[in-house]
Amino acid sequence: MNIIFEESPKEVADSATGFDLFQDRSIVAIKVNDELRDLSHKLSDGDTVIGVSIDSDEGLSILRHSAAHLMAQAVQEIFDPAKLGIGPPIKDGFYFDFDVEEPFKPEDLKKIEKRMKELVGKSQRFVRREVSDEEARELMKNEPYKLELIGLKSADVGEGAAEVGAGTLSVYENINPDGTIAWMDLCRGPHLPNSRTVGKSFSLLRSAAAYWRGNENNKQLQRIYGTAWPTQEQHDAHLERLEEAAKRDHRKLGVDLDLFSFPEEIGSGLAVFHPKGGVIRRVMEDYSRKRHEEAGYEFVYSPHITKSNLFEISGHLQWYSDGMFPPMKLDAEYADDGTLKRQGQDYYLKPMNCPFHILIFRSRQRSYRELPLRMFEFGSVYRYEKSGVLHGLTRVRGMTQDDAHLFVSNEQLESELTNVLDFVLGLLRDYGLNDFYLELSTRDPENPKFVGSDELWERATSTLESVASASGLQLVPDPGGAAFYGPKISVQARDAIGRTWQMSTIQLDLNLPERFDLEYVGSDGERHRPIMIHRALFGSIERFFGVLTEHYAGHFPPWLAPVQVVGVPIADEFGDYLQKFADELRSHGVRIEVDHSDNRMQKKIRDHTMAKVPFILLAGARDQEAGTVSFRYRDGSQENDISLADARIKILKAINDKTQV
RNA sequence: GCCGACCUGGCGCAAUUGGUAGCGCACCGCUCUUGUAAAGCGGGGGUUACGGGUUCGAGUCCCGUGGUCGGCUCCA
Repeated sequence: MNIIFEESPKEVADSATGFDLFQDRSIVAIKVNDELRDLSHKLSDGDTVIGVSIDSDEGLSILRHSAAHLMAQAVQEIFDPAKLGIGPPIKDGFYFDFDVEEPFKPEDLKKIEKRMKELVGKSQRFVRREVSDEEARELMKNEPYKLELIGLKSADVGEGAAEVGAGTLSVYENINPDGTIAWMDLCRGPHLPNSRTVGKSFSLLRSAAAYWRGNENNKQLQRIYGTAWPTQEQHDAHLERLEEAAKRDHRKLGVDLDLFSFPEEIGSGLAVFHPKGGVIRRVMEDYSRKRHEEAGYEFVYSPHITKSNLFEISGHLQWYSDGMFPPMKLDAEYADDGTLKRQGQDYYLKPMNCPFHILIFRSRQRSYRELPLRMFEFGSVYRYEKSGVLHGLTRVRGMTQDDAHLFVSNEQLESELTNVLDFVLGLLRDYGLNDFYLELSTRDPENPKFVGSDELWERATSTLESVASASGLQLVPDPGGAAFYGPKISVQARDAIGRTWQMSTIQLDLNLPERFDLEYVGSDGERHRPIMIHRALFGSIERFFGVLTEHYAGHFPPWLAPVQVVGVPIADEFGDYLQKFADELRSHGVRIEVDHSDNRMQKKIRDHTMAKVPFILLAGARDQEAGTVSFRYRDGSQENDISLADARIKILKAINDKTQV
């Protein structure tokens, strides 16, 4: 018969499979007419076939999926009974969920990993068998979770849809060289041909509970996460990346560099910034203020608490009361007989700033001449985040948003959105983030939670989309991800080690202008409803602080660094020389110190390098005579014999230009 | 919120089968200082997260509370 093989016609035997096409062992599966298949898949006349290399994204997923199977086999051999949940490949690895009597312990993972490596050596073939629903039920009769999936087929199994596909069901059997079946699982496939192909470049990382089918009303299963790679080098490199990420962890750097802490006495998710962190934060905020002022924003201020009525009007109490701190009940008075003498008031900590800004807008009649009206505030908000989700500075209960609300007319919407996006990206770049993509969150037309008319959503969404496309950045759709009150664009930034963080959001609000009955008078003398844009740039200062800390691994560029320069005299007697220079720089606003301690010079260099000070300036006799200093940087490099005048320029320029050193 | 693990001086770690807390760094003092990542000596500092319980005796065992970590769910 004839097939199209790697884009060229080829004649093959009638019974040919993928195995007949490839000698190359790195080809681990095939794509037949654009569908992934096992190498053992029997080809048909006219098929278009290409090989899937283990290095490709699809090949890696297959490797990881097979590794997950191997793990499940090992777990079921060691732990009886262990019922199978789902076991898909994920980024860099895989997981598998099990219903076991006891949660896994770290030693258990070692045992399982050891058994997996033995299974690799057993050279079991992974063989696909298509089965009817009845057969599948019979084969999986002891696997209650699998039986549930058989009933569901591909309907919403979530990311674990690897078990069941759209068509017929299939099982994969792990078959020993002697032909006996060692293990089997309900699975859509495809898989590697053989356990040997999985290799030994994998490891199990951690175990944790996970709700069955991702629903918190369901039972929690025990999930084991692992990572798997084609080669040991790639595997080791991945573990090194994890270590690198751990070194950058802002929670660790926050302690090491004395930036902030979360005193237990205050409460979970409530941070205090220490003087060194305070400098960074103040500089971040000052620069943001300056840029907002230049961009035509007006600064407003609002209190941290409010009577409940405001959040009733805004709808926050209706939609988000679970996420709000409970109310303070004030002012109620009771008579001796217990009857109410005076009606009390509930006051709430604010979870959002928008209702306050709206009240400012509504405080008087507004004219079209005032639009676009841009209100900006570093507004502190409090959200009752569930205890399990708190995470350093990136998920807290008290935070300060760099929040702005823009009130615009219909005609101004597109141009203002374009301005905002430009503004946001420009500012993020100034803080050192350069690699962005956009996400467009739209509504799910089936879901009734979204308020507002179809036309309004339609227009808002298409406006956001055209603005996003015009930016030239990659645009990723996020269907159903919109807030109930409007669609949004979010800016995702990649940091220095390639992780992505959701930064800014630009969100249209079709709800609040209605609820607060906002109006302005147009040039036609008629009343019109403004459109409202919510916009946070950092998201929250705390979170952005955390992200920048990790992005820079604590090596803040000079303009942000808490201490920008430290002078280290070669010996005591040169302290005055450096101090004089330091005093001069300080008068230019440079955060500079001279280390007059009685440590030896080498020790001082070590201390300030570890404190990640951008510039260390050394001076000894030679320098004092010549009027020079020498620079030492955080990476250990040095520049000697720099004249004081040049040194001054160099330092001031790095600070003013916001460059990294 | 759920599941699991963890909590020892500021930080990182020790403490045999339960026998009444040690080390390094940091800090303080003294001595010493000459060219690019740790000078020497001495000193102070912990009711072992908190509250109960078991025991002759608890950092070690049990229960509760708080907090942290890893996930899940959530994230206006």
